[in-house]
Amino acid sequence: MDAIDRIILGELLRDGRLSFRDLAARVRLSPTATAERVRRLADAGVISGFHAEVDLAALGRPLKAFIDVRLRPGSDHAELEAGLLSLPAVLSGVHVTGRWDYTLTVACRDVAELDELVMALPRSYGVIETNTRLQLRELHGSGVEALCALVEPK
Amino acid sequence: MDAIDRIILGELLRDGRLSFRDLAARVRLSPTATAERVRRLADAGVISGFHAEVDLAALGRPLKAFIDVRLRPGSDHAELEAGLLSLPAVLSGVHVTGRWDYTLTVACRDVAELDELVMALPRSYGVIETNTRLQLRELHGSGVEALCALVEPK
DNA sequence: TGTGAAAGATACGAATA
DNA sequence: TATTCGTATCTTTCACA
Repeated sequence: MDAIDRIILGELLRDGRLSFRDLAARVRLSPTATAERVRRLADAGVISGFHAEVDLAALGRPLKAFIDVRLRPGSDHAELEAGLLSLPAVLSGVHVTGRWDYTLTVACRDVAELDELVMALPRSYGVIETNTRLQLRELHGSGVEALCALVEPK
Repeated sequence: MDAIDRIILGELLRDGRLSFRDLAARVRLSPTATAERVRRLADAGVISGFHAEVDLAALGRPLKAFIDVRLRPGSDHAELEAGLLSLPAVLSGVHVTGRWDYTLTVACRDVAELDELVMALPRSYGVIETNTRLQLRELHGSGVEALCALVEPK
């Protein structure tokens, strides 16, 4: 992966629908050569996909929170994981080290829905303890901008 | 936002580079009407952008972790936030409720880099306490799939 | 909000260096 | 890996329902 590939990555991180023509102009290659580089980056797994970014607040789910959970020892984790992720508000879950087994990221319509979710977890999903942290604010520059800084050549 | 818009959202979440022609076929509208709907969704802020997804491991940063931090009371948080996000390994940061002020998401080359980062925080960024959780595994179905389930009509 | 048609822009494949 | 070129496909604009 050379400097040109890094520029390409940065541009596609910012605008995933950029045409090969415009992208090519940015890196001073022909559109064909540029498309070929993007194809190679995808084949190599460096680019794992292109996605629309949706605003959860605009979808009626303005309340984001992180729920740390601990599961009952000896239970079937695979099955419980699937159950947790099948909950509508649950966006993602990661298995982490430390006092808690998983951290779930959730997006709720309001605190009532979050309350319901937090209370439902111990009842039906093998969860024996939870800790909920509300997201107050996302730091400016989180996400795409940080990734761009990581991939772009100096 | 009707059912057709929800289908469009789901498709663009899965493949952000889908052509309007193919997207139109999926929702049984003309490409023109489909493009107009996407434009409206973007104008309304429901779609906030399109981005490539990069594999951090393929970029040489296979170690993901969450670092909870507490800042020195009375310090200039705005400035410290900018400092934290300017660190190369830091992908994002959120201000959260509870015992910790922020949770940083970081991607490191190896544990040595993570160690260096965790030790550097108290020295230079107004951080007075940290708690690091390694990401062992992301649950299958985190991310796009969960979002699709949220937007797609039943 | 929707359609269809036509012009201009873009992507793709083949030949080649 | 890159370029150019020809052809196929796609996007966008416009007139109109």
